Amino acid sequence: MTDWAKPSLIGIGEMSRQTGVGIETIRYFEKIGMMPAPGRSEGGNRQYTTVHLQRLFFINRCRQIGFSQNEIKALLLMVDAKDITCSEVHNITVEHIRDIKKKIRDLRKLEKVLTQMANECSRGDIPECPIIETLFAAPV
Amino acid sequence: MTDWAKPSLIGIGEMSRQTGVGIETIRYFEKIGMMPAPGRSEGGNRQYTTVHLQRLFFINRCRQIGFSQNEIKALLLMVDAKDITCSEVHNITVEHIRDIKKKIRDLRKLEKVLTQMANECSRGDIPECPIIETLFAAPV
DNA sequence: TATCGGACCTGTAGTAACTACAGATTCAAG
DNA sequence: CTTGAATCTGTAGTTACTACAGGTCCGATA
Repeated sequence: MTDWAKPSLIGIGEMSRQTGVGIETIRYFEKIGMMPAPGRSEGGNRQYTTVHLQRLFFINRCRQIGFSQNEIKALLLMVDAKDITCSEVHNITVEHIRDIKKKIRDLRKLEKVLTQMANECSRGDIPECPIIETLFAAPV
Repeated sequence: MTDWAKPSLIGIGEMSRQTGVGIETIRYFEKIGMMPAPGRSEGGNRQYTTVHLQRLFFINRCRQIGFSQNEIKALLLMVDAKDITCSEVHNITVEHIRDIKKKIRDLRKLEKVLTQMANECSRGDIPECPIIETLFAAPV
């Protein structure tokens, strides 16, 4: 058998280097069924193809965008089924945007409370601390 | 022994009702050393005092404000040691504010990317989805 | 006083989304 | 053929809880 006939195979380390996803994490994605199990060498090492690489890029991109594993799985199912209806993808995305907006709102509220607390503080070496006092007070 | 001499004791259910912290969570706080172990009844049920109640309020308030367990422990150490120097508390708070600001920045960036993605989408029932295509593209 | 339902007990396992080992095996270069 | 780097499997740890399972206790009623 000649070498030039084989598709070029990619080791897990190279996958990691190219995508920036840790080796352990790649194996973890396989375990939870997000990445398909690749072929193996005679000794048992994973041998990926460019298809796997594409998928890992996709997954990683989804992660960066903050999709949860469940959301990513839903997107992958559609990709795999080649039954991508744009409106479904759109729904997932819009819902995700809503979540993010809520998180931002909550965090801003927090920031306000904390900043107020910090501003009331004299920063001195005294044992009376308005921050602690605030924390002992009733909930927001 | 007469009843009116005893301090009023609080069961774990009442603690939970008053603070809104779940019973399992209260026991968990005890396990990780955040709440001191209370006295027990003859049968072994936990009996709290108002001191415990205060502390649980404090912890819960810190949680709502988004302090991590480590941060809460640090604050409690200072409270316990009665060695509260305002500047230390101030530091913890300011650092927390910085974290929150960063989170808000990151989320806003995400929101922008996602909104752009969603806007490019026709919502149709077609198999070509610009969102999926974007996800297959290079990272941010 | 017996009983009955709800409150409470301990201890373990599960959640999300990985990360970090330990200890063995395989690969590739010299 | 040797050696060191890369990979392998499998388990445990992370954060901050939550959810059981299978018991025991408490307090009010009959």
